[in-house]
Amino acid sequence: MKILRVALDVPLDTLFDYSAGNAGEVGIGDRVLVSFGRRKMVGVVAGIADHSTLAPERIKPVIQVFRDAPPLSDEILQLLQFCADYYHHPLGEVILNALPVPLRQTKPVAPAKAAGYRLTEAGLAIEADSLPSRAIVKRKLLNSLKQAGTLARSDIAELSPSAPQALKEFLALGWAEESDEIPDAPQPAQTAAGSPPLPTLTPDQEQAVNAVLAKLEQFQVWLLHGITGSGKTEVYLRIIAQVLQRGGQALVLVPEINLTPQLESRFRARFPNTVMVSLHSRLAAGERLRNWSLAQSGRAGIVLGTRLSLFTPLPKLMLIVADEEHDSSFKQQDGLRYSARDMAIARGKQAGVPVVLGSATPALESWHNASTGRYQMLELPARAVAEAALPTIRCHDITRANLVDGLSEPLIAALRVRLERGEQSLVFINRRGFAPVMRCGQCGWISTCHRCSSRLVVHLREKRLRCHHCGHESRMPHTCPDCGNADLAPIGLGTQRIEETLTGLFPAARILRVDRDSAKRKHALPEMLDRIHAEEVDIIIGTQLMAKGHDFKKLTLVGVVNADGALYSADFRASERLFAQLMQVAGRAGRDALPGEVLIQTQFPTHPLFQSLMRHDYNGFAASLLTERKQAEFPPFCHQVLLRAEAAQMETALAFLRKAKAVAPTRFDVTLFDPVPAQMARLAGNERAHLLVQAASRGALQAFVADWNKALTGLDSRVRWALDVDPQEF
DNA sequence: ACAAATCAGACC
DNA sequence: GTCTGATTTGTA
Repeated sequence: MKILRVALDVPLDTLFDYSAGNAGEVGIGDRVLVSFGRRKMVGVVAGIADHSTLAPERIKPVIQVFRDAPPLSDEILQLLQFCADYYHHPLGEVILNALPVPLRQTKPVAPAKAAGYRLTEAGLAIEADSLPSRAIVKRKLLNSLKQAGTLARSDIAELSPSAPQALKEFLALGWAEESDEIPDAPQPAQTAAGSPPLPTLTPDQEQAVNAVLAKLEQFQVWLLHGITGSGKTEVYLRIIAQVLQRGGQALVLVPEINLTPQLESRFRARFPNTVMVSLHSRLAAGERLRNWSLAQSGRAGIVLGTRLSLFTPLPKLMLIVADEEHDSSFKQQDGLRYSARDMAIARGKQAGVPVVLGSATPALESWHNASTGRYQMLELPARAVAEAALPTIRCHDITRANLVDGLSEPLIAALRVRLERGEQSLVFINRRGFAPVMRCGQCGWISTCHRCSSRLVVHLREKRLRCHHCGHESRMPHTCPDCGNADLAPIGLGTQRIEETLTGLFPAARILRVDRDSAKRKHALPEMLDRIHAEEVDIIIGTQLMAKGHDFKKLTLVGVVNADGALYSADFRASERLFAQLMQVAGRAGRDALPGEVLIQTQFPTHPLFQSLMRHDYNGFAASLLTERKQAEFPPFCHQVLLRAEAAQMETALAFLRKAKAVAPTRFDVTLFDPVPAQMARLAGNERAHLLVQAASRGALQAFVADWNKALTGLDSRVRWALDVDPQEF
């Protein structure tokens, strides 16, 4: 009998045996509907065997084999298997989570709608004038179809909100039919004359492009280390052009969806003949499925997406790019805690294709790998625009300075100069809200979240206190909840407060605050960016939303208001991240011909981090960090796994971890530390603790965790726990 | 004596 | 993870 080994979305590290029943042909990678317990679930056939270890009467037949989409390829299943093994996560969850939501549901998806529609003979014979004069939309639709031949569904929807309804009637009448001609096919005239000339490559860019192209058909990780404004994207574009010419597919990973629209339009402009799709979590389920299917069928030449797009089936994959590879959003922080950058490398190796990691401030791990020769380093040490020099970076000691609501005199003076010259400034502060905390001057009470070990941030305009970790909100109290005194004051700086201060200082200036609050509304962020590009803004107050990727020609000053928090943090990666962030934000200044200046307010101007930053010396800073890490035997000189535990009581979590340590297999080459409360010990009402495991050898650590994982199941049902391989946050 | 809370184990 | 049946614990 033929046994199907089915992967299901359950937290169990096993496959489930089903018989093929009368379902007909079934193969590996097919989606099947099965009954599991008393419910029905969608599974994926991960293996086929001719017998099962189970008694035959316990094996149920599959209910249905889905034929609505092609099966998952062996390649993608292998990648998912590798991922499940590496992160010690159940295979079924990994596979099912890689599918677009409609493919996880127990109903087959509707057959893919045609790319567009055209008129039939009958439809072409209809005169628009013969329609009732009130039928404006139908007339418009008829004429548009006559004119265009084939119209994409999105174009039809744009004609009028009721155009899709009119189309349905046309289809029913036999006037219109589905058409698979690519409706966005370029007009020949456009491609011949319309495309602008390619920018000339700098010698460094050319060298980078040629190096990758010379080894295009083999696995190799390239670290494209290019300073801000050095033209990394142009390097990607040139390599992708070759990939497309050879009929291949390119996967481009970016950290955040905020950055995709800009990159997307740049790619589209360069490759107007190529089907390009984006994939990220904000896409509607239907569109995500459509884009995923275009990738799976090989029709999409470019897939541009966030970390989740890493698992897209790409039959003709020829290149993977991970832009801003150091960015922490490549690491998923819940469920399957995978790093899309690391899995991209695994995928590149599996597919035998190059992987290009791009960054101005590579992750220390990547830089180390390039230094030791595992990766190939490609350096872009100069800005691509010839006249654009790197910005001057200065630190201003604020230990004894006179601050106007947190702003020093040199910064205010520098802002005034830009206003006079009609140039733009960015004031960078990585804290939204008015002030990070509210304090009672009488008894010292401070506003804390009752569900998290965090402070409630003052949002003055909304008159509310908010927890930025769990989302809890409360009204701003008029009197102290502890002592009843009315002497409450917001302490510290946030974007709203800086905005208020600057409005007071420069009443004539056009000031724009860009943070998650002001960008919450749909399309708000692109609209604000447009305004900055159109030079309708003089001073931008921005959080890290503003730090990355933007290219504003008139922006010549970046002021960093308060960056000291991360300097002496308990997290060993805090300074690496701060350096990257400051380098990124500094890179916003002086990208065109106008020289840029960066002013950092700090209490520690002599700190080595700032010294390296002022010299734009990533390599020097990375080298000194590496020396520290080597001495402390931290990553990349060791490998880590974190066992995270969460319970209602801290003691429950800690007790579980102590038990976990006790049941751990003993190995001389693996070190277990003591359980400790997490840095954010309380989050959304849960107490969190963890236990760190370290080893010099990745293989030893993997073998240890595989055994340990089994021993951990069922230790304490009150505790939610998870293994985090290569943890980034503690 | 009964119900609620907790636990262990299966789920194919 | 969800579900089930068994066992323990709580309460009148």
